[in-house]
Amino acid sequence: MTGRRGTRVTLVDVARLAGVDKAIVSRVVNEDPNLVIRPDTRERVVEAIANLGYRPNSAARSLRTAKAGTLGLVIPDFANPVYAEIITGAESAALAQGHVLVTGSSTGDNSSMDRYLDLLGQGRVDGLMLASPTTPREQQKLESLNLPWMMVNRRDTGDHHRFVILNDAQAAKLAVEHLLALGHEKIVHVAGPFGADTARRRATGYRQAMKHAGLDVRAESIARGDYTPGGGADAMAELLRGGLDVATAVFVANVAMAVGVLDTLRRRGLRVPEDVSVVAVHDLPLAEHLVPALTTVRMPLQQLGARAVELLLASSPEDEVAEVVDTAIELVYRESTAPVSNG
Amino acid sequence: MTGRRGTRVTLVDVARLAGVDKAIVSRVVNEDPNLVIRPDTRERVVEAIANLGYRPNSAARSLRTAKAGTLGLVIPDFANPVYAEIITGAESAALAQGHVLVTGSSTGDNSSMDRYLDLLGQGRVDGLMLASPTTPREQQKLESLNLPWMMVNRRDTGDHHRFVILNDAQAAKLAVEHLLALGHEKIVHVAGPFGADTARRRATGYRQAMKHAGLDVRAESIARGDYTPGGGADAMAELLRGGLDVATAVFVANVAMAVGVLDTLRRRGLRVPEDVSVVAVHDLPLAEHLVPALTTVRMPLQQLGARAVELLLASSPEDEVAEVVDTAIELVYRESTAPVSNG
DNA sequence: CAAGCTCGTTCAATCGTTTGACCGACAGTA
DNA sequence: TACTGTCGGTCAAACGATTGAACGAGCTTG
Repeated sequence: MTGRRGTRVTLVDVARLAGVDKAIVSRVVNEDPNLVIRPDTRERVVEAIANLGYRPNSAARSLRTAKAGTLGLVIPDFANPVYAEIITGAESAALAQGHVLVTGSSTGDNSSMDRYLDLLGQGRVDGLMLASPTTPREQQKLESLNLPWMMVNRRDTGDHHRFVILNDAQAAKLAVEHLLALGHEKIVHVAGPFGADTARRRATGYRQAMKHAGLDVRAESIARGDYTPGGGADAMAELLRGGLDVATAVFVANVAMAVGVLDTLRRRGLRVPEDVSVVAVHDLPLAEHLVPALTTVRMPLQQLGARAVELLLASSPEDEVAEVVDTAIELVYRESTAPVSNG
Repeated sequence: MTGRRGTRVTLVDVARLAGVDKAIVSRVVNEDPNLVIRPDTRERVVEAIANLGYRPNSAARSLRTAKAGTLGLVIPDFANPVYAEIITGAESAALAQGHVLVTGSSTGDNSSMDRYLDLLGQGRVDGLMLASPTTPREQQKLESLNLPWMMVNRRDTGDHHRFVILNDAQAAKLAVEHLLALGHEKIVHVAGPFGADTARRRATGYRQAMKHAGLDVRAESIARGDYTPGGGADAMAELLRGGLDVATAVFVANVAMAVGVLDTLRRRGLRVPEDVSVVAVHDLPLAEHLVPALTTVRMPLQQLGARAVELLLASSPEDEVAEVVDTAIELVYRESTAPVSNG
């Protein structure tokens, strides 16, 4: 009950109070299955632990077992809600397996990724998940840490295949099919940056879905943005220059760019959804508060994070890991899409 | 250069290769100021470290020094951009002091806070920052961990004063003064929940600023929401019932509620800013993409996080810490506020 | 030349747990 | 009686780094 402040309580203290060897205490604490012990002895130990408020010292434990009980996750930016979702999923999966999640951002100076690799590469984590872009040099360093690691939501990995991604092509397909079902045929695409493989997969999915519907995709039907509102606005402007007047719907690669797309359309006097329908990937809280509320494709980002943790904990550094999560990808129909107008 | 995969490199390995005792290596690694060593010896050691790719084992180090090199931060929700900012600030401050930040969310089941206190209370962190609401029982548990800890952005602490908060009253004052300068006099307030002390401080600031301007605040001029868009929408509806027709401006306690406020106003056919001006606290990225772009008061959330880390590292568990961060609080004038109309 | 000092380095205890090896007591068996 | 097994524990060696103390060699000083 007391838990004496100011003094660290150790195994020996507990052992002394219970009148047994510290080995017993350790085995009781860890619920060692092949420990044979008399019920009353166990009782004494348990009581002593409670009385002293004993908590195992994790440093000592880590030292002995060579396990940290910790996983690392590196993301580009905490302010990006996409990563917030991934973190949330990863955190609860980690917790469920008795691990603590350390999340770091590699924002700003590009040295901070390095910094993290240094700080984390000292037995501080049992595995590492990377949702940030990584240079080949960083991947090399990563290899030298002798840790299980994997990419999350990207697969630009070197020799090994170690990644979990979402089925972006499927998401694109759902979006395009939604537009098709509404009668649209002139559908253009605001794609993400070349560098991001999520963007490439979504663009591919768009092409495939269009092709499958017997519609052709010209080069001018796709404009590239950088996944930010500004980039989306510019890309939309580019599409308009190219003659969007014949297009009635836009498939946008993410919600952030959709914000810019809506802006550009409004500025040009085009009404959404009366004149143009807009659908984007990722169902973030933001989407439903835009004007008009954005139709989106919900992506299982939390599951992505959770799955990354599970795979990481189940694999050794040499294993190849490649998985595509595609459960629960679905269209969320809001106000920004509508049947094609007969104008 | 090589860094032999598969084998842990320890101090002894380095010492052997350099032909010195491991004590020397340790002192070189830690840049022990009172180490006297011949330049060539040091050279040999440094080389050996590089050749073997040695990295100190953090568990062993922690065990010996009784320092984890880690700080904990518990927030309610990763998806809330307010906390994203706090994390970002805290992270970089922690990194600057050679510490790793472990951020956990206490979302969902209310047992997860407990879970974290258990996991972190084993010498895993050197200090703890709490941005989540905590029950008295949790605070008690916290005390028993014998760790430096503090509340961030809230001050509902028990006996001790251990918190860093922002100058919310000042923020409210800026917002109200902005409205006053635009000629508004009938200014109402959508406040946050009673439970949140940030909400109380903002409400107080609103009252004071009004009083100072010689304007009176009636009970019907304030409605309470729960810091979410839905809550904001309801609160705004309540104010309208109370007869907003005579009010020309709304001061909203946070951006999330402002989203709902804008919604309600639009639904009632009130134009912003022509009929009603709206200003909210917190300058989140979202604000500038709303329609109309929201006028806000920028709060130094990153500095709040950074300051929390600094104070935490500089204090012992018994110290009282109470600080109000009020640098860089400023008004960001966008489209949702305008001079009062003469209608 | 003995005593003392400085320089450069080595020794060894310690942090708190985990875990394989070992051991005494007692019961059952031949 | 001697032997073999279980039961219930104890012992002690790691894990890898830190750090105060000790130590030998060489130099200075009186």
